[in-house]
Amino acid sequence: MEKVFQPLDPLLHAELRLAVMSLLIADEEAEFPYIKEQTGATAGNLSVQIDKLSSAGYIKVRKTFKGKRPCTLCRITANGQKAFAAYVEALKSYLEVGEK
Amino acid sequence: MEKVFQPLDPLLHAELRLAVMSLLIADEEAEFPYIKEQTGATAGNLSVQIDKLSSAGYIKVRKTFKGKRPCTLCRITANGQKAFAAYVEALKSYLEVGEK
DNA sequence: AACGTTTGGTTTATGTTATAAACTTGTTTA
DNA sequence: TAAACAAGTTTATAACATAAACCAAACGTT
Repeated sequence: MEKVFQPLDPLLHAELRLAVMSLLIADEEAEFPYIKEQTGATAGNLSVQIDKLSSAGYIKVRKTFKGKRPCTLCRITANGQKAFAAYVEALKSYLEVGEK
Repeated sequence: MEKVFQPLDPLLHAELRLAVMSLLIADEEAEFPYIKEQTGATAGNLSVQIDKLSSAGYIKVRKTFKGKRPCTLCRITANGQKAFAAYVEALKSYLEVGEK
């Protein structure tokens, strides 16, 4: 049996972005500080990576307020969910030890 | 339940190197041109990535001859196998949708 | 009420990394 | 013997991840 490696979506194949998506797959929507805390990322790094996910349409960012403080909400999109599922599927071609 | 993301070994978290390791997990030893063909990588890229895996002690490279032609053999090491297993384990913290 | 501190981020700079392009060395084939 | 091919290596470039520096508003303190 031929082993075929499926290409890995470079947008998802990055530790922090993958972590963010993983959180949003589980929770659907989350606030910036929560994501920051859960991932252990710096705010700057997180901000950049969220931008990329947002530009790709994998997540949707909503700026609101919580009382008087700004509050950035991130929500995964349908496309994001699809992309994540496809990424997981593609990964399997690398991880499953191919049987004869 | 708290979600904790385990760090991903940067040496393995790279498409081509992961593919190489995946092949060697399955076959243990393989020739350079075979790996090249299976992964679809360019020779240059493959050469560089094999060097890195070799420097890390994840694989062992043996230069021999096949008739008169040079032949580069790659074999996974025990450390490489361990690292691969650990990487797969770490990945799970990103892929498994954490249950409450 | 003014001053420092904290919160919630964004922008910019830097160092790494992946990758391809160009090159080398030797072998086969016409 | 000259051209084409095989098997890689070295070098250059472009993208990327990440942290450091920065900014603005709100809060707490004196």
